[in-house]
Amino acid sequence: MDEDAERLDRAFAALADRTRRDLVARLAGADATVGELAEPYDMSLQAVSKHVKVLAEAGLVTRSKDAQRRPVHLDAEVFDLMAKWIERYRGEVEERYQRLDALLDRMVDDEDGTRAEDAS
Amino acid sequence: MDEDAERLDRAFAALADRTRRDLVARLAGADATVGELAEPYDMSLQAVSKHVKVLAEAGLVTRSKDAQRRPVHLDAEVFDLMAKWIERYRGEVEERYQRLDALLDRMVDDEDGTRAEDAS
DNA sequence: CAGCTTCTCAACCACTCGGTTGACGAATGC
DNA sequence: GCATTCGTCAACCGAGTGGTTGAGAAGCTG
Repeated sequence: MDEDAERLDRAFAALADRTRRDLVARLAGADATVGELAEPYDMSLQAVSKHVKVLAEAGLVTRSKDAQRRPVHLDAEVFDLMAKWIERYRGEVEERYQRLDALLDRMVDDEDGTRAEDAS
Repeated sequence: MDEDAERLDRAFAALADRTRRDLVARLAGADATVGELAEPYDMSLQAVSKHVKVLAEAGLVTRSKDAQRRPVHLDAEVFDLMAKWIERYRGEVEERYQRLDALLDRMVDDEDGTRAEDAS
């Protein structure tokens, strides 16, 4: 469970960068080489290579064999982990809202509609 | 759409830190003050205050009025944004897997079961 | 008012990050 | 073998981050 924390550290950090999110978006359509990925950006090839490395270390992406051409391939597993983490707390918060709404409804019922003045 | 990118930048960056994810997890259960939040950590109050500030600037959390006691409250909206982003690409990747599987199935059918050697 | 509590701001430090440039490594084509 | 192409590694730089300490602001309470 603690290694999940490390994976989440790396995954969230990896996606905190716009260029890397864009790489992910493009890789969702098709695998690509580093050179292909780098082409549209106003940035050195080395910089893109580093971004891909970050994505790979975060487990968001896998690469083919050590070779000249090594296409980058998107991997869904860590996305699952992140999605579950987010969904969990999103769900809890929404539950709390609903409980709060219910509570407020009950309060309004009890008070029968008085004190509608101090809502900021 | 571009400001969404900034919101995602901040939101993913905010959740890339374990302490802040823990704060979110605790706030999902109940609102709390900075002091309450800081108590379990081996860290100064100021450090926790900074973490809360990061969460607030990411829109993950809202705070009550400028005052002495200002409880911190989890906000679900940006979670939605992140969840949607992740789900989108996760979904595309899974689709591609399925298409790839289908393609491989067809190839196997065509070749009638030869060449099962070079799977790495 | 004084005093206490709660929290934030400011300055500082070590470290990380995103980018650069330059040099190198490994497969392909001749 | 040699040149070319694709990619990574290494060193560096400016900006940002996560932590610290010290001081101060804002609200309660006596």
